[in-house]
Amino acid sequence: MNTVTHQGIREAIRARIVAGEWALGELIPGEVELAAEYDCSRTTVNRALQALSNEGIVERKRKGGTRVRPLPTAQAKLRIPIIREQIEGSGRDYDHRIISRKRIAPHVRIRQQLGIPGLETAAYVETLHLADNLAFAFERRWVNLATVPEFEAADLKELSANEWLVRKVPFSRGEVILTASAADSQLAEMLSTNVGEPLFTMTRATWFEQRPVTAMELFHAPGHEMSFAV
Amino acid sequence: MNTVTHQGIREAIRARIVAGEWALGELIPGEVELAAEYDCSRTTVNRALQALSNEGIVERKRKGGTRVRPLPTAQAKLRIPIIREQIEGSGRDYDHRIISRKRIAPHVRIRQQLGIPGLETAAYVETLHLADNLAFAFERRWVNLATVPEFEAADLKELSANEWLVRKVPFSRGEVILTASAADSQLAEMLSTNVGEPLFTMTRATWFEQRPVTAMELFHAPGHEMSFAV
DNA sequence: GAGTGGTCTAGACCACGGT
DNA sequence: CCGTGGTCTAGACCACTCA
Repeated sequence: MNTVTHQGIREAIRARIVAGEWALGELIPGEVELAAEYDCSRTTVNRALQALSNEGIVERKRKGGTRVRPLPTAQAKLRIPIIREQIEGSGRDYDHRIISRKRIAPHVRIRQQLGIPGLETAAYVETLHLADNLAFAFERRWVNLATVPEFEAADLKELSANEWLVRKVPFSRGEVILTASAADSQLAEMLSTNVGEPLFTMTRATWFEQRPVTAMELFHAPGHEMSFAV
Repeated sequence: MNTVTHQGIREAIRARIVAGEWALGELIPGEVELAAEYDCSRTTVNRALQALSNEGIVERKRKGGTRVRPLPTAQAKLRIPIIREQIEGSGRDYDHRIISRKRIAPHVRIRQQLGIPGLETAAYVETLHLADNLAFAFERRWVNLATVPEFEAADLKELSANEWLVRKVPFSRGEVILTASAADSQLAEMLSTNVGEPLFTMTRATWFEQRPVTAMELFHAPGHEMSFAV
């Protein structure tokens, strides 16, 4: 294999930036120059610089050249796994219980987020997710039956609503909101804690090609953390 | 310009996957075949498929071919902006107040996260961040003076500790933890709320080349949300 | 062993955007 | 205008991994 790889060049240039060879906002050499320096083709340098641009380390402009970003923004790829995988991935046993299942219209906030103007038929499911038989998170979910009518007949004992939907509508796009909320009486009971306790909360709305699919509120047990590297 | 671009092919293949042309986990045609189909070079198809692989839409293995991911994981690029930019970006005025500035050792939890074994000299700063003169977030920060001795003399009136450090150590790597915590008496006073109120909290530890730089806890005012698209 | 993805190269043309 | 990045191509070799 060639000893000069785009990854190698990318890391070499990153190291030079980190070392402070160029100041914040300063222009770095052009692709042809770097290609000569590393004795490789311009294509390879181009790939390396595009990767750094994606990471937000440098900014590139035609004719303007490539410069170190003036104020780098910390960023990370955040993965939102299926709850079962998240729990099993940490070596615990996953289980879930359907607490309630009805047909009621979503409340205003949910309708707004989903972009549903009036009252559409929606299935409502409450699920308690367990890790090693301890409460892990409580989920309130609305499913738009106009988009996914089959959901009404779905067996949620084996597959949670979450997983059922992922298999049914795998590539839906969504919006996620993270916040902290206080436990109401139902949440306190479900998560074995006290009313008012701070809960790390994730709200998600998903669409499949403009059509609302589902919205959910996921309340994690007290002390839950979400961590990632930047 | 050529009408066949790697982006175009990427979106075309994505559309075929979303449309369900291949089942979850199923093998899709090889690069040569797709190149013939789209009448372009294999290099171009390769780029398109690598992008989809990065997104987690497909999985690729040498000899094994490319297949649709069995259970796609929702993922998003999460950007953690400088607080001032975050506030100004939403059209509000940013300001900050230094509430306290001392030299005290970080508490155990912070030392563990930073990987500092004993008690190292650290500067401690409390900052209240304001948006349109309303409390936005309260920050408790430790700065390792062994790594950044200049911090002790830094003027934090113009530049917040956050921003000062970003300029001084621009490309540090870090670990971020998101959680919900209850307001203690100081937080309640600072954020004009009640003790016990749920606060969306971000903890960050950053290093520059193995050396601990800083750790901070950022408590957002009640109701704060962090949203992003998936 | 053989098929598939991973990558490099050299050359080419184009698009954007300062001068 | 013209320099810089963005992209495509055709061919080549390599590395991994399944059969």
